[in-house]
Amino acid sequence: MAKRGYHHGNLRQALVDAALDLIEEKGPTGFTLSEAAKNAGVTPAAVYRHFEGREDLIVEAARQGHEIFAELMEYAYNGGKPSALEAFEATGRAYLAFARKHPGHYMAMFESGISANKNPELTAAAQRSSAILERAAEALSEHIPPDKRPPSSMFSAHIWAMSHGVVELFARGTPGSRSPFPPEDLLEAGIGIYLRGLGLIPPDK
Amino acid sequence: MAKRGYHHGNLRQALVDAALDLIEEKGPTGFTLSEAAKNAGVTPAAVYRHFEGREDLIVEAARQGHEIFAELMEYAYNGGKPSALEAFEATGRAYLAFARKHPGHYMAMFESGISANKNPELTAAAQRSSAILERAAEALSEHIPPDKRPPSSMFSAHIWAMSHGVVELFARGTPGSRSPFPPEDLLEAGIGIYLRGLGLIPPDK
DNA sequence: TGTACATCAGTGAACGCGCGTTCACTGATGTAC
DNA sequence: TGTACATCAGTGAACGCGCGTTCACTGATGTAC
Repeated sequence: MAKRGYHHGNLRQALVDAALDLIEEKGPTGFTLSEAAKNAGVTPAAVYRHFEGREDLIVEAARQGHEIFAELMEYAYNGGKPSALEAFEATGRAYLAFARKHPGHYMAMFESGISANKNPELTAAAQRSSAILERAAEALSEHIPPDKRPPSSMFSAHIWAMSHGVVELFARGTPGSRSPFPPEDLLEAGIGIYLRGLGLIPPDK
Repeated sequence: MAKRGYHHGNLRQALVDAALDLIEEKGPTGFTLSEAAKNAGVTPAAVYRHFEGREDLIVEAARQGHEIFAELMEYAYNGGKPSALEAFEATGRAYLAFARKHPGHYMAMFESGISANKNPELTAAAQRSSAILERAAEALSEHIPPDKRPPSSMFSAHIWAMSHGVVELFARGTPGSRSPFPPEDLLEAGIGIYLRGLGLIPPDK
């Protein structure tokens, strides 16, 4: 329940929301401060009451994305229940679900070319979300014999990379690129094969 | 040996090269027709003697990228020699090598938001390069018992996705994102684990 | 070989546009008394 | 409750800018005779 503003009533968030819609529609670079302001029913100059400028608005959109993302991942991980393996798989699914459900956020986070270390709050939010996947990987890695255990940060990097690749190449409405499979199935199968390669799933299905 | 132009001497290619440099430097959307013209030592209007406009220039850059990419993949695949497995792994490495060596092309191809099906020549070039990875996957898939063999187009999609994800997340000079491992090692390890999951590599290293 | 002509790659000026940003302002809202 | 005042979110006009694109042109190059 944010306190109502003098005229608009929480313009700050309305601008972020408008920006997210535009980013989803036109990509992070097609996004325009002026248009976001217009869509929020406000003059471009009004934006400067709440943000330093165009980039700052994108940064805030990305930051909120990381918050939501972290929450979703945390929820999917569920403290490693019912098993490290299942929790890990759930985070993979959560990744894709997030990209699907919050395309504007996703684009602001991963496709806008923001320098993540420019804004400390953004950095913190990004680290928080990636930490969850790393924790899941670490818990999982304990089920592998230590002598043949690759570093756990490598798992999370692999899963992150495959998830991101699936999103970018097959889950996006890029015109002309037809997905051979539903992205969810594709990712789930890929992660399954990968975990089998780690010896975490019995070779026989 | 292109015939020399009247004044400039193969301005068309010079413009493509300038565009590639700019795309590499500033991203596909930071790229500007006017600046590309300037860097080629020519007036912006001259561009219209060779291209329909800004987008057409990007499309040509992407098309050339797909040609190079296809050649590289073809070379790496090497007709499936010495083995289907090794040839497949080589194409994975070639993917990353291409992204590293030709970042401008890579960005034009995969990050410019071009509608691939707008230009038939671009579509053809893109299909040619992706066909090679699919062929490699198909050859590999014959080494898996048919009853537990997933569709081969799924392999190539998985490898493609992981490769792309590694490039985007860990091989790019995105400021602030530190790569935990050399991208080459990361990808090679990931593909190795994946192929082990398919039963194509013995579980014991 | 020399001359007249045709071609057409690149010029330079101009255009309309929307952008991000600034600034002095205004007037609705909240507050003190 | 009513009045005077302070606050400050949003306005509207203006700016300089570089963009993509157009157009009539020019002058170097190639070609026919």
